[in-house]
Amino acid sequence: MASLGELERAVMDLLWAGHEAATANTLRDKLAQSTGAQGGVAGHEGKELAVTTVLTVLSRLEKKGLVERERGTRPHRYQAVSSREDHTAELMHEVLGSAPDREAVLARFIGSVTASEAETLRKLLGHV
Amino acid sequence: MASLGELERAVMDLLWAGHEAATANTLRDKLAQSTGAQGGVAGHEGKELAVTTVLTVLSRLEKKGLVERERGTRPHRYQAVSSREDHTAELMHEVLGSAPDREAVLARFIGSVTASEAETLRKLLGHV
DNA sequence: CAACTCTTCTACGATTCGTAGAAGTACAAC
DNA sequence: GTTGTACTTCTACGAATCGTAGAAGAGTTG
Repeated sequence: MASLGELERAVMDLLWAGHEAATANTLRDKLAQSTGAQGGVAGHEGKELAVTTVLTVLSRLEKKGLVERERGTRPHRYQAVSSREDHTAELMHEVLGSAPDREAVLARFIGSVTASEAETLRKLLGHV
Repeated sequence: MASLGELERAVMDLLWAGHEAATANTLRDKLAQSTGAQGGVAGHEGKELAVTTVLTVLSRLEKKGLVERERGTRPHRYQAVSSREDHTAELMHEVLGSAPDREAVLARFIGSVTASEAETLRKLLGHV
């Protein structure tokens, strides 16, 4: 239902990474550091966003139900509503449910799963 | 990557439903009929779209790699590149891959699967 | 070639997202 | 309590996407 934008995604990643609730300022700093970090190219370190930008994104994420904030503390503290794993699993279910023949989809899905994932699944499904 | 709009989705549904290649005109007619059909409310039957509208959507879907057209025949005939099941399964993999810890996601995913789906999965995984 | 059909080009309004300034609000220190 | 300062909310704008479709171009048929 709600596909995230690039920045929204980045913010969620940060919130998911450090499970703690964070302030907008903290997040802005982390965003500046982690920009372009993945991979190794590592050139343009900081893209220092305005704090209001981060706040806007956080508000949108809150409206989407992905983030909740503690309004009590003065610098509001934001945290992800559910873990990345839960959220992703939920998304998978959403996708699965979008097709009429769920079982057929599962068949295709299993068909292209890695060996170790298949193993994991077997364990999870309780052998038999 | 590519989340479909409402109309785009409707068109894909039609292409997936009747596995045959269809012309823009055919699709427009089917769209008019199926509008509001799901559920049973059945009130405002036809929302007769302009053919160009359907063509635009088809072009966009083609660009997204979801649809391909036979350019040989004069009224071009359009068809889905992959079946709905394949497409959906692929999407699921995409979602799964978006998280770092795939196995953890699978665990959550399996946790909220229906009994019959679990059964299907067991069979598919070929119990060792 | 004329008439007709089909496709492509172009376009516009609505929505979403990145981005951020301006204005409002709460709290600390005096 | 008044003043600063830090934080939040409001408002806004440009780019991209999507629903929608007219105008113009191109191929087909007689």
